[in-house]
Amino acid sequence: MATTHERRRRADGERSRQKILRAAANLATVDGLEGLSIGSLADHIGMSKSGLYAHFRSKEQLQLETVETALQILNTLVVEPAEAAADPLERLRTLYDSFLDHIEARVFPGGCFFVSAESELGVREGPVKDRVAELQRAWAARVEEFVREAQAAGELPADEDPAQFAFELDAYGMMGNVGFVLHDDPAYLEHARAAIHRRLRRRRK
Amino acid sequence: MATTHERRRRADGERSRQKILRAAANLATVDGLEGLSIGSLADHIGMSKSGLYAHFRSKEQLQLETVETALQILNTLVVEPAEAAADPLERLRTLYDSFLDHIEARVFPGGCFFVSAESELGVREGPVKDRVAELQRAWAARVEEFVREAQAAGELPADEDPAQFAFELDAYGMMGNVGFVLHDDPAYLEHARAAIHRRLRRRRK
DNA sequence: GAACTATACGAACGGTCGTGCTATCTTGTC
DNA sequence: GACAAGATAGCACGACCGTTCGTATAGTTC
Repeated sequence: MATTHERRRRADGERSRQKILRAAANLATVDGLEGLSIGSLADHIGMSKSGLYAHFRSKEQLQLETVETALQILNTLVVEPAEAAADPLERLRTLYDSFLDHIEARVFPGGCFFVSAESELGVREGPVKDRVAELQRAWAARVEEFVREAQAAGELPADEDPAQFAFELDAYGMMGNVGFVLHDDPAYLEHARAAIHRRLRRRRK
Repeated sequence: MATTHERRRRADGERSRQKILRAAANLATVDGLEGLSIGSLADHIGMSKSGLYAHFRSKEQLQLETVETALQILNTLVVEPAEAAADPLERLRTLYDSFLDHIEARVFPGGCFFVSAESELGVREGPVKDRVAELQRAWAARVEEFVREAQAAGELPADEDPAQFAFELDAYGMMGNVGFVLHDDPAYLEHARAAIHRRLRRRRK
């Protein structure tokens, strides 16, 4: 049977992998996933280029694993707290509050990893772009589902189109992120919070 | 006196410059302003690398002139039609309609030039980033001014904060752009149009 | 047509890119 | 404590990067 022979990893190797990928996720929000270079990444964490490279089969593989690392961070910091919330509307509030908080806290130096990646890869081709696009769709679908649940619970107006509503919430978050990073000014995040909270007021209709 | 000796240009040189800068603006929305390479740009328009380079003192100079070229295109296609509109509210509608139209028409292959540039340069330093940030501020200030005028004319609710209102309009435009480019799906532009037109309804309060 | 010079080219510079190969450490297993 | 294998470093490769140079061509002015 052609089971792909997975080599087992040593503890120190796993530690290095994590360090590499975490640094890669950070640098990617500054220089882009494509602009990320193996050499500068190696310098940045004090490893040799070849030593670092040995962990991955190619730069594309590094990029793919970097995306997964960033996803994991987003899930831990933003999605999981939201899913722990009691009712549907509170889930939405927590989701975007956590999102904007993790930007303000500069978890990634260049703002939301996925906003950076989406803008950069928008018109490119290949598995990295495909994965990023897939994750964006999944995020939007989750928000839309939350909206639907909040409507079912009578917490949001039933006459709002959930996809449209989700689009607008995401728009506030993205604009807040880009403005904050570009001008280094939290006022943009405040605008985003204000817009989101206004839309997420309980049952106005 | 240390007047910088400005060389006068020949007609064919000016034609080449325009061709270079227009192509550069296009490529920059795909590969980014930094990812733009002199060599591939030269190939793309059938010139030699050195011949192309002779038009600019440095890559940074090329980037700066590329930004100005893109600005001129945006002004012609989006801003000027809006300023020709009769009343303030119509100015806003025309501004964003033209904006979304120029994205859908793929005037730039990677969507709005400035959304790309803002995302890419957000956390960088240097004159190119400074110029892009300045232009973003100017755009937002213009929108805010249009909102104020529409309020003064009684066409928009007077209790809306103009800066907040402008932020939200821009958010819809940006999200529409990124979604459209990433998924190659006009539905995102439709969401943006719907959101903008809903906010730009005449005098609801 | 002559003189001038903007324009364009080919070649080459030092550097960095992603990617291999090989040797030398280091860790975990028996 | 020997041994297999993973982890890391050193070195080299071809390609491309931005940039500079010398030189040939072609538009402009007299």
